Amino acid sequence: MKNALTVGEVAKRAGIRVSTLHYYESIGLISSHRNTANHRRYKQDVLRRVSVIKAAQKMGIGLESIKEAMSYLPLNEAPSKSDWKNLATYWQTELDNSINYLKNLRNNLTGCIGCGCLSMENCPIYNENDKLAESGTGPVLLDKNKKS
Amino acid sequence: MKNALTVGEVAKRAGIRVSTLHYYESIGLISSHRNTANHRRYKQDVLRRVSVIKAAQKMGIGLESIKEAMSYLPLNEAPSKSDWKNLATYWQTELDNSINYLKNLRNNLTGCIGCGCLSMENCPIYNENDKLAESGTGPVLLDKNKKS
DNA sequence: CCTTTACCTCAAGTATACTTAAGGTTTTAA
DNA sequence: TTAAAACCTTAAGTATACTTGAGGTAAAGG
Repeated sequence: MKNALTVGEVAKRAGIRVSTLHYYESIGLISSHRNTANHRRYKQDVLRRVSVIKAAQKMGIGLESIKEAMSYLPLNEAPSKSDWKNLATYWQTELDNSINYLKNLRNNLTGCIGCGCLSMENCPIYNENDKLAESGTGPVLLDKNKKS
Repeated sequence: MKNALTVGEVAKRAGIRVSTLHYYESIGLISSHRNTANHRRYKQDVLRRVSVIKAAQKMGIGLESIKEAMSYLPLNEAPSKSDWKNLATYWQTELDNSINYLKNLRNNLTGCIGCGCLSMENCPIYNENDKLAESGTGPVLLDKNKKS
């Protein structure tokens, strides 16, 4: 238990807000213990957990799914190297799928949006039951609330 | 104005709900005119507009950004083939960026999550100011509220 | 010692993208 | 003609991922 981290330290080092740590704890994504003053104390591995959460979010994985995936990690002791590796491998597959989905979308985008086809049957992007969706990962989000 | 579509027809053919069409109209993403009974009537090109909105959403583009991009299309007359093509080309660039971002993430994921590095400085996914983010598109979302 | 900073809890607020509900009119089909 | 189906409006509700505010305790520095 040496070098336990305070909530402020974790927030600063992980680049997130204290309130986010509270929130993650409230939904069971991370854990902490308390000192005599009822202040949260974190073990070092919380930093890695938060990083992994952030990386997964960048892949578009929701907190619920992240929680599920991370439930295979030990919640109260530091996960081993291979625990993390399994997680990475699991998500890598999802990433591959997503990349392929986006590639298909890209390859069809110009042809499809710009084409003359007005028929719902022929145009792959014309409705939600399109072929891409069937072969892909489902809706793929790239972010953007960017004003650009 | 022949073959004007009702809101129900558009919803069915585009694979979305009537309420979604109301909503899109309320935020200025699509437009309609009214018949004598105050019912909405749509021109054929609304189908294409909706399809494009859906495709853009699959790329993760938010409605605000979609609206901005589509603001260069004529709102009350059918856009020309080249109008659509410009839009496609514009988003294709974003797609390329996103794909590259995901590829980087994938290539670093296993090495990074599974690695022994615990230093915030060396690990590219360790905090939000990572290198990928700088070269990429920002947070990239792939969906998922999937229960898997 | 005292003030500033950090921490605590719990409730409510924010943004996005819609959906649902309530209460009412119009169209369509039997 | 009459009942079901479709349409209308406005307001409120849903889900996700957090943030902000209110009201109060604890710890650290000068």
